[in-house]
Amino acid sequence: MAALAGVSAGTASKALNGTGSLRAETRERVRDAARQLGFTPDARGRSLSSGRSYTVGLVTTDSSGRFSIPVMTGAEDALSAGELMLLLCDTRDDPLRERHYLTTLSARRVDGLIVTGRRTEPREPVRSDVPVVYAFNPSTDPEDTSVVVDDHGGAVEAVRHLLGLGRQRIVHVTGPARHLSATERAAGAREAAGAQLVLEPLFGEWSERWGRQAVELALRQVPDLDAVVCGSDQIARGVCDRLRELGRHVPDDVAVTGFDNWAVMAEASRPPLTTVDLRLTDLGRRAAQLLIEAIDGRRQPGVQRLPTRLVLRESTLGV
Amino acid sequence: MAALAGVSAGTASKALNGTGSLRAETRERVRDAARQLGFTPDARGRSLSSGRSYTVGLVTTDSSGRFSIPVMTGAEDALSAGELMLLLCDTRDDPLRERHYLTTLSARRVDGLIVTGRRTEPREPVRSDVPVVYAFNPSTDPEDTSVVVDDHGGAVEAVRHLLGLGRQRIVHVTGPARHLSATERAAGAREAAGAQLVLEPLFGEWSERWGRQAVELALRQVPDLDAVVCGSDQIARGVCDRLRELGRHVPDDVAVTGFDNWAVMAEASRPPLTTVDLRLTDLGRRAAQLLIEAIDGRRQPGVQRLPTRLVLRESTLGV
DNA sequence: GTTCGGGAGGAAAACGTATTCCTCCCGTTC
DNA sequence: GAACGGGAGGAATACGTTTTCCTCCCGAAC
Repeated sequence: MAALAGVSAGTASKALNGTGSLRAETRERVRDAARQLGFTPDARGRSLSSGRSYTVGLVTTDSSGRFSIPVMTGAEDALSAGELMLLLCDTRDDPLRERHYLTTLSARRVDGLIVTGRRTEPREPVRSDVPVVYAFNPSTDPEDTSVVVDDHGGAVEAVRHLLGLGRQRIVHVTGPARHLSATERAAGAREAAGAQLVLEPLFGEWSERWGRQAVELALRQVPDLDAVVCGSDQIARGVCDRLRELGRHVPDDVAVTGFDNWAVMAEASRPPLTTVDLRLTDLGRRAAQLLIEAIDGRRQPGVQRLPTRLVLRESTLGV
Repeated sequence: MAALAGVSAGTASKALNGTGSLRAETRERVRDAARQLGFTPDARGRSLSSGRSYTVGLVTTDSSGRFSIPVMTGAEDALSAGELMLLLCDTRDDPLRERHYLTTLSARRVDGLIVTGRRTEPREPVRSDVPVVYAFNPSTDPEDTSVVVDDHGGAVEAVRHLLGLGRQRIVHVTGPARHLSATERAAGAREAAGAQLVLEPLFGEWSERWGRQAVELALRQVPDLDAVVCGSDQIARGVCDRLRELGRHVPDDVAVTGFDNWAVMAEASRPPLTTVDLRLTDLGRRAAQLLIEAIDGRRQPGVQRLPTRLVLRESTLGV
């Protein structure tokens, strides 16, 4: 490349980067040659010389998970703005695969790591000599940088909305008690509803079927309940379906809220669901920003809890 | 690193790679030093020297799309077996962003590219001086390597299944006629059903709502229809719901098939859907294999059509 | 004792960039 | 006319591998 412009490699570098002191004419000549050859400076050489790879590893336990994906795209979005690229690593929740990926990423001298998963339970930190940000599932070490969803706050938000609508006999239906996200949402609901929560939270599974079953359970004990706060959109959808089948109108008789704002569920539900948006894309974006700052030497340890956002639809508002 | 073992860089390389001729004792000494230092050879140097980066770019128009994701994870899976890693690029369907990503990937000297999207319409080829494989959406240039889903064959498979069950009055409900996947599925259904297709295919949208509407439309013209072949699981789910609401039993009165085998839809439907699995993960895996072969100099031009697989569930089989 | 062979490991070049330092030349000034 | 200053661009080095070629040394053989 440098040869074509009749110039040394060092000079070519200066010309293309606008550094050093060169005549304008030389600079142009080099640029012309580069354009003509379709020359793009080799990032590997640059990386070797600069010490930075402008690459970060994305380690996920499940890259096809519903939660990991928005996080990934958010991260990709924020990183691409900074000319960084993402190396994708799907560990499939296998510690061996994870170890293997970590050494591979280290061999590639990534500038940092984003670690994410499909559950909100804190995870054991990864050993890494570059900055790490945990997204969605925090690290067990509070000195690490983590950014997570505010499950508790989201449930509070949903319940307050229902209370604001005058609902007084509220039931909470959610996923398995062994899932942290379920217990945190339940705690938030209980705290915000107080005496208005007329039944202990119903733990089950994250399915429409459970939503349908739970409605029957709940109505048996509280025939005049007027609101159901659900731990997921799928559950809420099941709840709506069964309520309709039993002749109760949503939202006039019973208001229903979902959780996750999973478009395909929340919008296809009859009626469409008022639900708690987890803002996962923002979460991924935030994780990437924190990582960039950490790479630049401005680390921010601790767990950041991203506020949720309540999306209002007909399941609480009428038509 | 080499210094610690009291050995030259070249010798260290030979020791760690098991090449050259070294005494066993020396080899061990170097390996010990490496282990002790936690030393991992720098992939950038290796890449510069070998001419290969062991990296491929994944260019997708929509990394959060329901179709792109399984393709991505399949590709990641197949590539990681070959020690290759994926650089993620989400163009958001913006040609400018795509161009930018292509030059960035070229600067990183990726060994190849996988191009994917969220629609099956052929797309304009990308300019690249490394091998490219198109997954899901083929290139318009038949000389390129593409691997796509067999929408036509999938519909044939679904219809044959229904014919095998003795159904004789079949209706096809699918997405917008401007979507190639809709027209190809419709063509397959028409071809396989012949005179058993008692109504022109109903084109609409990919939604449950359209499924519900279409059932009413169809029943008005063919009150005794006994099977509905749907262009998507969402449509099929809507179809099932409305049939039930109208008092028709699925599958005893009307058998219903979906398309896509989108687990969350197909399994949550009442009843669960017999549906055409597109095998997108296999498609991604296949794309990666073709790319690896192309990188190794064994290019296979042309469009490969991956066969679909019919998944049987209660919407055609009874309980 | 000399030569040959072969094994062990170092030296050097190559991959491509960025940066520092050096040289050379030209113009200006005294 | 000589000296100084500064601008332009080349040379060298560093980043970290891999690979080829060389050298050196030791043992064996004649």
